[in-house]
This record gives sequence, C-alpha cells and structure tokens, in this order.
Amino acid sequence: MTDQSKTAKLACIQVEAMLCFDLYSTHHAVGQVYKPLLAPLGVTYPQYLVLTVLWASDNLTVGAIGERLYLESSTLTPLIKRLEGQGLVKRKRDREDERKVRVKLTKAGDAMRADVQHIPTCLTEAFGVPMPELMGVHETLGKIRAALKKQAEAEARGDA
Amino acid sequence: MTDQSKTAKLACIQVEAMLCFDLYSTHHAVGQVYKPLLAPLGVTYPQYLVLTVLWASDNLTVGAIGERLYLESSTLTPLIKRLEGQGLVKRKRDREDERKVRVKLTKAGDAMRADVQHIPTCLTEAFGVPMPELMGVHETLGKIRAALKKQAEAEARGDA
DNA sequence: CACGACTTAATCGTATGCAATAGAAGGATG
DNA sequence: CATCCTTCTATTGCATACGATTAAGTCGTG
Repeated sequence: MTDQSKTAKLACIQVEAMLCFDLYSTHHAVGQVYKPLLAPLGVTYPQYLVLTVLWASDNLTVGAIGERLYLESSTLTPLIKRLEGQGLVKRKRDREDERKVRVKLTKAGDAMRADVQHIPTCLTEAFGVPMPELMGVHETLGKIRAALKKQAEAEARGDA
Repeated sequence: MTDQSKTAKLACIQVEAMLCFDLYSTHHAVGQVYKPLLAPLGVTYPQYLVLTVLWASDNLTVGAIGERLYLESSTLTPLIKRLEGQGLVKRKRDREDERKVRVKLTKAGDAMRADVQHIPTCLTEAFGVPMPELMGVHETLGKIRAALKKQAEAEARGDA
C-alpha cells in the first residue's frame, strides 16, 4: 500500500467515524431536548412527528404518513394506535378503497397544535447557531441523504 | 402579534422542522447503508459501534463504552451479551472493583477488524459530498450538540 | 468498625424501528 | 368472471433505546 492510499484510508476512517457519529449523537441530543418539552403533553418525539404531519395535512393514509417520515407500517400501526388510545386521532377504513386506513385528528388532537407552538422556537434557540449556518447544514445533509439513498438502492440491487 | 414576530415564528418552525428532521432521516439513511455492509458479518450498526470503540481501546468497562457512545447500561448490557453470544467479546468482572464489568475482544472479535476495513471508504464515498463540506457539517453539528446538551441540562434542572 | 452515600451494572416496562410475512382488497388479463 | 398480480395495512420476531428501579460493591465519616 502506498503512502498516499494509506493517508486516504485514514482520512476516510476519520470522516466516517466523525460524521456518522455526529449524526447519531446529534440526533440523540435533539431527542433529549424534545423529551421534557413533550412529556407534559404525554407524547413521544415520533408521535409528535406524526401529529405534525397531520396538522399540515389531515386525514392521510398510513402509507402517506410513512412516506413523509420514512417509516414502515410495522412502526406506524402500533404508534398510531397509541395516539388513538390517547384520543388524539381516529383511524377509519377508506370507503373508496378498503385496504387504506385514514388517520384523522380528533378535536383534542387538533387542539394540541396550540400547546406546541413554543417548541420550534425553543429548539431553534437551543441550537445556539446562527440561521445561515443552520441553512448550510440543512443543504449539505440534503445532498448526503440523497447520495446515501442512491447507495442503499444500489446495494439492494446487489451491485455493491 | 406583530408581523415581525409572526415572521420570526414561521422561520423557527421551518428551521426546527427542517433540521431536526434532517438529522432524523439522514441518521436513518446512514443506517440503511451500513446494514448490507454489516449483514455478512452478522452484526448490527450499534454492535459495530461498540466493536469500533473496543478496537480503539480494548478491555473497557460497560460504563466507559456508554460514555463514548452516549448509551445507558440498560441498552449496552443486552447488546454486549449478544456480542458475547457470537464469540466476539468476553465479559469479566474487574478484580480490583467487582462492580465493574470489563469487556474484552476475543481473537474472533479482534480479527473482525480486518473484515470491516472497506466500510469507512464505502461510507465516505457514499456521502457524495467533497471533504471540506463534510468538515463544515462536522463543525456545526459539534456546536449544535454542545448547545443542545446545555439546553437539556437546563431543562433537567427545571429552569425551562 | 458500622452505617449511610455513592457507583456500577443489571433488570423491567414501554416505545421505537425494521424485515419478513400474512391477509384482505383492488385491478388486470385471459 | 376466474385467476393472478399488485397494493395496503397488520402481525410477528428481533434489536435498539430510555427511565426507573434494584442489587451488589466501594468508600467516607463518625
């Protein structure tokens, strides 16, 4: 192995370790900040994400919610049932297509929108980083995500 | 509410939604790329992280591993037991302090180091973004993480 | 030395998360 | 209109992940 390829490999190891772990642990840290903000409302962060999707566009199917959040029905079905158990949403088979299940906010679920108004501001302030820098990260993460998805699909096809 | 504060609130909602979800979904996408790379070795991504820590510094206690990965003993104990079940590590009570459990790589666990050499390069290439840009994200995420931790601690103290 | 405070790992209960599979419903094709 | 194929949700089994608690060991202080 040449010195140059050694250096390149070392750089890769460091970047992989750094960035993957950055994502892993920053994601984790975000969850820790959300937890006490959401606890008074009795919902978890993934449940809050589902509600956020519904606040933007109500009466979606399970599949449509999953598309937006990159989650499978095996994750969403029990999660949504818990939301239903708390009286925040209602599940109903679609009349037109009985395979689909439509998830609709209840009055309580819709009203909770008002109880979370402070959260986005809390988070953005908690980031402690000026807006333009956040935008830069947003942009790069978008590119990375697109590239990773392509990679995952390539591997799934077998041409690793 | 003034027009200005309305605009500020909207910006916060968008930034919160964007960035938290960026982290959520990019983290998810990373996992999807690792999965087929690690599957032939029979380990999961969190298990790989534990092995990576041990490859860098063997014979650590459960607590020391948790510190590095931000994981609790309730997560690590069963995970490490699974690694032990696969013959990759060995758990042993510390002679000096019987409260501690030391985790040590077996020959097989140490040998696996060679089987993962290609992975960092795969990941770095899969990111599809030039190195300097990755460094920028690394830096900003570090700042965000530090700020979020401070925020989480403040909330834990009750001064929300 | 005894006793309480602290540390450490393990356990328990709950909630994600995924892959694989099942099962019901819709659609296409002959 | 019967059969196959696809679509969509639900179920199952496994692996994280955390908070709260427990249990065992260590240490400091009176």
